[in-house]
Parts: sequence; C-alpha cells; structure tokens
Amino acid sequence: MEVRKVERISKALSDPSRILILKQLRQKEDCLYCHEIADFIDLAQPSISHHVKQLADADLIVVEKEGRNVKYKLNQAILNEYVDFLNTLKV
Amino acid sequence: MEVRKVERISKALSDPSRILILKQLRQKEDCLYCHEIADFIDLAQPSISHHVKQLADADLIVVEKEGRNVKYKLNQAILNEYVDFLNTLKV
DNA sequence: CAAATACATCGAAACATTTCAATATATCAA
DNA sequence: TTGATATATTGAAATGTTTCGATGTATTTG
Repeated sequence: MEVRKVERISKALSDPSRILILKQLRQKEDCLYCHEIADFIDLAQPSISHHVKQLADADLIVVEKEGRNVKYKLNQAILNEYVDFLNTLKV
Repeated sequence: MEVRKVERISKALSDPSRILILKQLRQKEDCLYCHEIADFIDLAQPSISHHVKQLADADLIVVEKEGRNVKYKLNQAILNEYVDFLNTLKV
C-alpha cells in the first residue's frame, strides 16, 4: 500500500467521532444509515457530513444512496490492506 | 483499546515522514539511530525531532539513549493491539 | 406543484499541526 | 574545561482540520 494511502486512512482514523462511526457500523452489523449517526454523535449535521466524507474519501466506507437516505457499509478490503501494511512494519 | 489511544496512534501514522520512519525502522531490522533519519527525510533537525516525538508519544516506538545518540525500536506490542482493534471493526 | 425531509456544500471562526531558526541541554573528545 | 556533536525545546509563521450557521440540491409526500 502506498504511503499516501496509508496517510489518508490513518488521518481518517484519527478522530474520535469517526472511530465511533466505524464502531457503531460494526454494532449495526455493517449497515448504518446517515440519520442514525446523530443518535450517538453530538455534532451539527454538517459536521457529521464532513466526518462521513473523510471516511468515504479514505475508502473506509462505501456509500449507497437509497432515495433520500444514505447508507454506509464498511469497506473490509481496504481495512484488510491497511492491516496488511501495518503488519509489514513488524520484524 | 480505548478510542483515545486509537486516535493518538492513527494521528501518529497520518504523516508521510512518520510512515517513512517506521518503514525504515523495519528495513534497518528494528533498530534505527536518530541521525540516520536525516539521510532519508529532508527536513530540519527540529522537525525530525518533532516527528519522532509523535511516534514515541503514541508508544509506537521505544526510545533508548546511548550516550549522545538516541536509538529507536518499534513497539510491536502496541502495533499488535492497534491491529487487533482494527480487526474488531470487521464483521 | 408545494412543503417537508435528508443530506451536501460553502464560508468563516476556532483550533491543531507542521515547519524552521534560534537556543538549550547533555555528552563526548581533546 | 573548552569545544564539538547529538538531540530537545521554544516561539512563531504557514498550513490544515474541525465545527457550525446558512444555504443548496435531491427526493418524497400531501
């Protein structure tokens, strides 16, 4: 995995709100609706939108439109690649 | 692993210079001297010092003084804990 | 179609990070 | 002990991130 990609994913993972979103995604069995995020993150709507965008830009989540709503899924493949990279750092 | 800790490690990993330091640490068989960093990172000495501090504060590297010199080693245990956390995000 | 709902984008304020020159500290060498 | 070397700290400029109010854009519902 390229340094740029590692950097972007790490940056996406370096904020408590975004970590929480990923954790809740896991709790919800890998399918979270945008409006559900407001239930566990106390931020204004544009801020939540911003955080979701960071995760999407890092390819950590896949965004699916469902009419007015937006649904998120974890991108396991990217997470696996990131973990693989981290493992190559070990001796 | 706590969200705070994940945040701090991710932040440490979210800079190209710091990623490079960890990669070179691996190349050097897990034992890098401070002055060697200047060979592959084109930044002023205080900047390198700053980056190394971020890695140390995140516990990603262990710092050992050797007289005038400083030696770094990867903290594999923390990296493992971080990887374990990332794996819990998967379904 | 009009109003309501869900989400995104813009612009600006507040805050954090990165970078370097200058300076400090600690150790080694003569 | 004096000078040289290795690294850390300080302070400030430049840049990036986070946050929100205001507003824009789809989509659904009445």
